[in-house]
Amino acid sequence: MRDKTIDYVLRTTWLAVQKMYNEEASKFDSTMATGFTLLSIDPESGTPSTALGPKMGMEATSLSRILKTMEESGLIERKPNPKDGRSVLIHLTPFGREKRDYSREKVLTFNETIRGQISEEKIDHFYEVAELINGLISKKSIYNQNED
Amino acid sequence: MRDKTIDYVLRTTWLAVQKMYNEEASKFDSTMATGFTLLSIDPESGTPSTALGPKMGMEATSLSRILKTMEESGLIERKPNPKDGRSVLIHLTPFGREKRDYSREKVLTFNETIRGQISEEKIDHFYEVAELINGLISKKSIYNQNED
DNA sequence: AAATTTTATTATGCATGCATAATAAAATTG
DNA sequence: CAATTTTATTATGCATGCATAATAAAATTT
Repeated sequence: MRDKTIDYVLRTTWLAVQKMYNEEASKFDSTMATGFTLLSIDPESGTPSTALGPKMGMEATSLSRILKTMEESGLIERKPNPKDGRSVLIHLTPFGREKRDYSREKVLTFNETIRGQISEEKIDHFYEVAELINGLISKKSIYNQNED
Repeated sequence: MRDKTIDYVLRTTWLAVQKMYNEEASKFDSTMATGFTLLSIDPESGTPSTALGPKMGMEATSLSRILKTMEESGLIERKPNPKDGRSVLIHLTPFGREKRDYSREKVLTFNETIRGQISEEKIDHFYEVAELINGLISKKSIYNQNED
């Protein structure tokens, strides 16, 4: 793997994780994105969809379709937001609350397993590299002259 | 970002890179996957499609559709493989060769920029974490009893 | 307050991933 | 060598990402 580029490693590693999460979720007729969304909704008071995208690192337009599917399968309800007529409040149904617990366990297990098998320092460096990449991209300082 | 899970960081970082590559490619009516594929084809003698998937970390079924699109847009040709009637040899067209040069430069610049701004040790640790994740997933040792 | 701009959401189309099924050619087995 | 299995490719459907456009409600400007 050391002979592969950084982008290759990022891509294939993420795809492996995604595939694993989707395989786990499919045992319960669910998907990875559905699980992530369930985890981002406040199970008590519901969550304005405005908050959901940023929390999940997902654009509103991508989230919208996932929420539609989730509403159709009875995991969530969309209710009007009394504070903003454009916005929507997302609430878990009892069914959604059950699935949420399952998703939480899978995500915790995955992340704890990794952290349990490698030093904290290496995890820190992993985060540092990721931060560097995100920083370079958001500043558009790779292919463009700095123009901000 | 340090308060985010490892899977979150992997996902959002990869999506940022993918988006950046697609934005660059779209300036030339191309896509990231097309660029990656161009880079994996031997510009001299062509490449059997059997070799392409593993090299790119992509399944044959995903590659097939990309090759179809690339053939339609005149970047590659599919020729019969004299050594194996099932297999196909992928050749770059002159047009494909041009685009290949452009892709190579983008990928090199990206990877060199990152390596130029962080210590080799941290990059090594990034690879180690990625290897750990891939290893755990391929051994199915996260959610399953070890059965191999 | 009316006009303009911004924001939140949805719909839709395309790109790219996986799963599955179909097909044809090779490889293996009997 | 005929029958079976494996391998390479393609087609298709669904999931999830982005881009873009449409719409409605706020927020801002004038």
